[in-house]
Amino acid sequence: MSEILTQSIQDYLKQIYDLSADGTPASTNDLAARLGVAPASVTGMLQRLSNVSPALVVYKKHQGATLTVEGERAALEVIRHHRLLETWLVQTLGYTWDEVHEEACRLEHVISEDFERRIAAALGNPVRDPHGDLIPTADLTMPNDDTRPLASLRTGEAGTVKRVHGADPAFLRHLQGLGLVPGAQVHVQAYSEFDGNLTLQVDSHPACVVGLAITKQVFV
Amino acid sequence: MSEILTQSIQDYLKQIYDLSADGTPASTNDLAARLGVAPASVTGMLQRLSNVSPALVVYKKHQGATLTVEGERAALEVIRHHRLLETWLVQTLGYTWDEVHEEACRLEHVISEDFERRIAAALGNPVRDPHGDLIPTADLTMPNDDTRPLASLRTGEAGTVKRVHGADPAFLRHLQGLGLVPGAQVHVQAYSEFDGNLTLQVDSHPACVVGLAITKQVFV
DNA sequence: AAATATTTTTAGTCTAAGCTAAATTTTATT
DNA sequence: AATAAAATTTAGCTTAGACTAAAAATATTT
Repeated sequence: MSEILTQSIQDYLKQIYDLSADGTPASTNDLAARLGVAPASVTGMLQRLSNVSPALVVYKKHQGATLTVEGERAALEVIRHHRLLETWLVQTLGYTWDEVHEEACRLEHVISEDFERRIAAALGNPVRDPHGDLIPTADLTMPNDDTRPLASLRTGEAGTVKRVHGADPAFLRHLQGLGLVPGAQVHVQAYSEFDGNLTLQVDSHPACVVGLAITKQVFV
Repeated sequence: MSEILTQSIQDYLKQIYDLSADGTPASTNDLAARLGVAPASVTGMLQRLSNVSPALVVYKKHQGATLTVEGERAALEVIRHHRLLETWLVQTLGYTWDEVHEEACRLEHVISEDFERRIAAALGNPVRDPHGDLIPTADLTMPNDDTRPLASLRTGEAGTVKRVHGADPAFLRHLQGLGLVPGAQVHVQAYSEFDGNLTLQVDSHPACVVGLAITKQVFV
């Protein structure tokens, strides 16, 4: 009852990693929504994953799930695959950053460690993927991120876009239209204290006013 | 009950295609051996595949299976994926021809049509993969092969190696040692009528004597 | 042509992973 | 604190795809 990490299990672990990143356990409902399955299915899987040996998740009834050390390693492995693949699809096959997610989601489960090493080497062991997300290292540790949300900047402050959160292609294309992509230089020209809107000068683009829905997803 | 071609089904179709290429239906036992499953499992799957609509295989009890037009299309799609992937792994990631098979076997089921188009274009729409096998075209027809086995050549005849049959890495490395790889120029210096051995001059390699086990698998 | 061997199929089980509907527990609201 | 709402779990069912053991069909040998 060990070592066979099905595609489905890998997906659960990846989402639990993500949802519990803030320290709070991942809830059944949130997992169900992310995975596109019924809540009852999640309960069943969490019970299984906490009973295999070694356990992959820590689960107590009605209290959600977190990952064990083994579970986290497995999650980081998949995440490393995913982010390396995204980087590589963009760099070698001309995918755009809004197109890569789906493809990487399918490939991440089937590539060999050899394949992983080859693309990592070919890309020069990149630190971030096309969205700016940090790529877990080969020994499966997640580098720590010292970025902060654009929403936390105030008038006069500036920064370089490091990371954009979210996988929705339409959202990503919108950001691209504003120039808000990793690497962009951003100057805050005004802050509206009531709605939290920021007026931004992004590189040499025309100035734009963006709301919290965007500034909370962009990190500098 | 249509259109969901699982990985397992794709594997069955691929093997049926291969085993029935000579015109005779693929037998239950041969399929079981190729797929690494029990014969009873094959029977079950053949029944299913012949009952879905549209049917993917033609199956009569005790008489093996052949593909329907739909089944063949599906098989060619997977085979195209496989062979494009092999070509591409060799050309862009430095895999050697004896290493690519396994990786391609896993990737072939998950790549999108978009991915297929991109690598085909990046490779310049190749006609053969690294083993010389023909790659089905984008409209899913298999080009016809005008090669013949090296075993059919006689003293004084010559040819260019076009294709090598077989996926066993050790076998492929052996052939590579002899220079018998796609593109090699071969001259038959002698034919032994009793054992079928050929004495070959391969490019500028030292002459070698090879048996039928090899000359039947190499095509010129 | 009968006997044996091989191949294939049937019948019945198992596991992973999902589902729905109903029951329960926790959280939020009066 | 009682009730309503939301979240979660249980129970029982379904499907794909495997398995084994036994039965049946086909092929081979004497």
